[in-house]
Amino acid sequence: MDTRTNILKTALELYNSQGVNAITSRHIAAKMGISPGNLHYHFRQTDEIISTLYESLATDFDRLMSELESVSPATLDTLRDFSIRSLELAYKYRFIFLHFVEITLRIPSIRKDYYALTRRRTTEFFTIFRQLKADGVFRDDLPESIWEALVTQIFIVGDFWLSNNELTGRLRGGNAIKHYSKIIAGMFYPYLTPAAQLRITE
Amino acid sequence: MDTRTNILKTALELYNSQGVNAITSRHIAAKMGISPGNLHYHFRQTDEIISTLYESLATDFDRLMSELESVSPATLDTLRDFSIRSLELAYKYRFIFLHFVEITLRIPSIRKDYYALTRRRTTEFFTIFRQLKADGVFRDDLPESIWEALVTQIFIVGDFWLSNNELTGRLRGGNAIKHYSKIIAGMFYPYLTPAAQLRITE
DNA sequence: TTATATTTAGAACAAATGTACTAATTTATT
DNA sequence: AATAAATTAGTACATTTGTTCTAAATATAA
Repeated sequence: MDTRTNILKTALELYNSQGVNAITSRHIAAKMGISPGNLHYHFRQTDEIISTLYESLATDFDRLMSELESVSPATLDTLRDFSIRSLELAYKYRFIFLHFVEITLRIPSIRKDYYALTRRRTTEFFTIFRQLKADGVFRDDLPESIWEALVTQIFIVGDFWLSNNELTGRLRGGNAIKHYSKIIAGMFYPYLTPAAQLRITE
Repeated sequence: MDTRTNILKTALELYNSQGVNAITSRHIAAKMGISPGNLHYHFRQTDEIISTLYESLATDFDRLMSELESVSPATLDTLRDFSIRSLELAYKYRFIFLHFVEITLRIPSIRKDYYALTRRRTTEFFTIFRQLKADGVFRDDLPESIWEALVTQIFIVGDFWLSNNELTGRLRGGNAIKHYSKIIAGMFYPYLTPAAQLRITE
């Protein structure tokens, strides 16, 4: 593996396990057995490592969203599949979510990028909701503001389930993903029509 | 005001506005116009400042919970009132929520304390839910697992609405509280009985 | 007033950190 | 094989940070 890729891989491991503020460029170099000089030859500034990792996450997430958009018509299964894949992706880059505010304070461009991503996700969710309402999966007797609130909830839970896990249960890997998948599935349940609810519980 | 109190007040201001990692004991001392030596006479370790501020938050929150428990029978208004007060309290100590994972990595005892608090809050919520179901406010046709999921949702949104705000809208003060109060109110809406829903929208 | 305790300022230290610089070494190109 | 380009190691430097220490100043008590 080339050094640059190896730096990114090692940095991701260390950031994920010890947090973005506890790890310095020297730690990464030491873990790899290379010199600090070498590391800074590949990344002049340490922040570039974080930016690059964030870009990987954003790219992977964009791909996930494209897949979601391409499925037509979307079903509840599509949505569930998407949420599980999202959780898996977030887990892979979990240090970003665990230290999101920290990171955006350190690298403001990440905040701007994330904000743009959020806006795209919002319209995407509304499209899917509209379709699922038409298909009799989601209730259509709820005021519009309730759906808006739901989208914000989804973003908060989607971005901070890892932090919640860190503060409370501290589940790892598959266990964490399984647990929070259920939370998210449960989150949608009251928005389903009685028919769709039945289809799930049986 | 005595110096110790003043240190806490200044620290809270600085942490809230610039983040817990950007602010050092020297910044706090400089802002107050006192020497670093003086600051460290009152707080031998900088972390003690953070711990003390966390304890203030926990104490205030405990008081809020006691008030909630004392109201009997609890109504939907009780719940709404409680959530608004919670948001106000969180806003006052927002640096803790914006840097929660960071802080618990730095001061592990805070995580333990928070975990205990969460467990108490959980049982409290279930008590209230049970009562509101009996009173015909909350639906009683939802599986138990859905209510469990709701409690986790409440914790995640309650703890990280400030982070979400920081990443997206960046509303300040009353505007932020007003906005996220609505989100939380909307969060409960699908769990209400049709009768209770009507009572709200009219 | 005198003695004692508390509070404060300011200097000092060690450790850590980001990053730049230089020289050596390895790899690629001709 | 000779030359040029790239990668790498190791050192060095300025800054920052948490914390300690000492002495001065201030407040309190007798």
